[in-house]
Amino acid sequence: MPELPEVETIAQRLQSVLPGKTIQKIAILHPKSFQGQKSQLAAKSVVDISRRAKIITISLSDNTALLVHLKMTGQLIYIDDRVKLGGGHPTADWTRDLPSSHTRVILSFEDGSNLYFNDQRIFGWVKHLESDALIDEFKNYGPDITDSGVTIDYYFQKAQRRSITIKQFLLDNSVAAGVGNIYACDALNLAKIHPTRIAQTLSRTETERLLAATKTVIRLGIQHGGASIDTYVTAEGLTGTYQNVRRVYAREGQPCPNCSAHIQKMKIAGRGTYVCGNCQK
DNA sequence: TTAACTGTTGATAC
DNA sequence: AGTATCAACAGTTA
Repeated sequence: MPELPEVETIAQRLQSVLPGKTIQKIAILHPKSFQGQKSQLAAKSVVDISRRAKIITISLSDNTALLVHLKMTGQLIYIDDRVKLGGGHPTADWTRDLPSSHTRVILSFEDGSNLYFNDQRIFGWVKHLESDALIDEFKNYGPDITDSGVTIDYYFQKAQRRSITIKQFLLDNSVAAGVGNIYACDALNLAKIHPTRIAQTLSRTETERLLAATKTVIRLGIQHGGASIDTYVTAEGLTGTYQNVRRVYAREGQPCPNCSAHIQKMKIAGRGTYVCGNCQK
């Protein structure tokens, strides 16, 4: 489940390898995974890679851009076979099997390297957009949760108007973008706040604690290269390590990192939610 | 075998 | 406007 830390990890890696490369062709293996005209991409070169919310933007030399959303099961894996010939590159062995049955789009560069977009469930997408269409793409997002603009004043004011649970509020990307189910559950545990609390009932102090906790777990996720709990891998095809330090997500029955009580699983708005009923109030 | 479940986000209905 | 529900899917689990 790629959230901000997972997408950021991939974007940082791509930024270190893709700029300057020229696209040779794009192969569409599944039509629903790509929006745009594939014929318009050849000979364009990559200028820059960035991440906003959970979307990766690959800016091209003609001022257009490729946008990628991984949704739940998307992967973006970059393979440069020439490096293997030199020996010792740590690309995981299974990436040799690409394209796989889940590969939906392949972006090939003139130097022979390839970027594979894999997506088991076909919810994710790659879009080729003109520059003026980019603004529209991001209009429904609040600032990234990591942005300094997400202050306690901003966050508390937003929460005060909402009658949804605090868990749903955390997941609302129009308030602050980038938080998904894993980091929402972990942030609530770190802040010792119960996910079923109604957003507007949290005190300013509690809201401040939760906001700080959310920024902390998101930062920790980035430091660990993301959470490989389900299908997520880095752009090198490797697993992240946040799953090894996660607090409650998918740890039903195991001890709470705060108080050692058993972690419980419940449903909030149809989403699996992990909580310690002992210390989260 | 079949049904439920998994999670992101835009569309839809209220 | 804010909230709730559903659809888009394929693969895994019950």
